Amino acid sequence: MKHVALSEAWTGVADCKNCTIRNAVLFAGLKETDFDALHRPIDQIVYPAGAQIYGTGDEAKTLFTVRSGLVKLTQYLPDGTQRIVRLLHQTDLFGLEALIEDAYPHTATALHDTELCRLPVDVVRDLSRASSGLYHELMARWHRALSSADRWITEFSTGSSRDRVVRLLLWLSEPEDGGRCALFSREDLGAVLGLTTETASRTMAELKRHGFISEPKPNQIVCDTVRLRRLVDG
Amino acid sequence: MKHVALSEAWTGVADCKNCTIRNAVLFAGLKETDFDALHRPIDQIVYPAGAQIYGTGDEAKTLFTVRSGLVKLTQYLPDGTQRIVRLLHQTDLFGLEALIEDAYPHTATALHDTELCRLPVDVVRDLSRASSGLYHELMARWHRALSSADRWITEFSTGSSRDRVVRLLLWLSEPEDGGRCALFSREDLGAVLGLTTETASRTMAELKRHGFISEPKPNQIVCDTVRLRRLVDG
DNA sequence: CGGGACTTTGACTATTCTCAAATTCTGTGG
DNA sequence: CCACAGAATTTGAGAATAGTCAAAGTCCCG
Repeated sequence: MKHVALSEAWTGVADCKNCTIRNAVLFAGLKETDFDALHRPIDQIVYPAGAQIYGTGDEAKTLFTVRSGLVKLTQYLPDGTQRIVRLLHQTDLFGLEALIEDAYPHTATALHDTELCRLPVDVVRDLSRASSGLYHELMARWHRALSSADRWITEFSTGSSRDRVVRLLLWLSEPEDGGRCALFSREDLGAVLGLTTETASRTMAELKRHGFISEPKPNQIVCDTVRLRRLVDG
Repeated sequence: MKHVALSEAWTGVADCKNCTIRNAVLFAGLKETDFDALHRPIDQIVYPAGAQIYGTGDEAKTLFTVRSGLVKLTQYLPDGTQRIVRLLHQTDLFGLEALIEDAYPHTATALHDTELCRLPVDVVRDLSRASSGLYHELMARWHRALSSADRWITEFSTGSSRDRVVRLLLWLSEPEDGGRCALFSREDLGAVLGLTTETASRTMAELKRHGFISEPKPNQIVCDTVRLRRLVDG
């Protein structure tokens, strides 16, 4: 993987009240008055594809919400093998570990150009003392994170390479663009699915040959979702 | 798998104040007065090995704490393939989904004879309104559950069958009994690791042949943890 | 003692990995 | 706009690994 400088671009203090994805994000349940109590700023920030957002062991003082783009969380085995353990996209919250622990347990990296909101963890703690609706929302986030972990195991770590790739493509296409989805490198594709880069590449080639998918531009995939689903639902 | 009748044995109302594992369980942070506010009963209950605790889609009204034994959470793919997505043992809390959802997303089954405490979910909700220490404890549970999901993916779903088996054996031996651990069926071993029963069996045989483990009684494993660790840490 | 459920083993097949070499893509500087 | 270098992807061939199907062998209980 080509090295990308750790770079970020601050794009201003977030205007949460008028956030376009607000009804899906963490503060969805907050009343106007609660917002006014937010004296600490929530930043918006942009990471280019490939940039590291935080590393394993970094001090955890911030929660992140994905406004756009795609983020991977990576974990390492002692022998250096790395495995992507989660993918986050729009409205997903990550770094929740900051609520509990001092250091992040993952390395977080932008896979596509990515816009994030940064919430200082103590802002959330302050709010929590007052608003118990936020607690419920937070709990729901934990729950969602855990559900995707389960799905990750059953769908992306089980079965043949073909089934795994197909399930991932279907998952990436879920946001409904008529089967269109933006993929990332074959290397990351392999790391998501526990396969080698070569197997990931071969499997994609095979799917193309049979007309299940096409790739008009590199990493722009168009899926025949109906036929793909038949492949794995059987 | 031999069919085990859905059976359970109620063993009385739990005496939480004097619980032997209390300092590790959910209510660790609660004050005496909070306990007195618990008017709804917390049951203790025993499940024999093989018994189902709840099934996918069952109405979720109860949280469970494991007092002893071992529990598996299973999830199914559309084609009927099943995958164990988590193992729970002493002090682990499961069924937290009940706080958020109406139905359980997993099937929970006892792998060994298992003692559980049942907490009605509304008891927890009532307490939460009063005590925000409980919220923190709950959050910590979510966090722990998610960390084990991550570990599951990196350690139990990655690498060769031998590495996966070894990592699981080391994990089971962690409670420190000089490398002793109680295993479950080869079928479940395979389902934990995403391997077939035969591969699980062959891998165990291989480890025995090389003297890394021995099995004095069926499913009672003694591990040479030092040498096993060398196998996977390299 | 017998039968059912698990486990082990064997032989064969299929899949995936490894290592290596070609090919394509991308961004930069001339 | 083109040439080129570095990176990523694709493809190939052979080796290693895991899966499949079938047949013993064990264990456990009644």
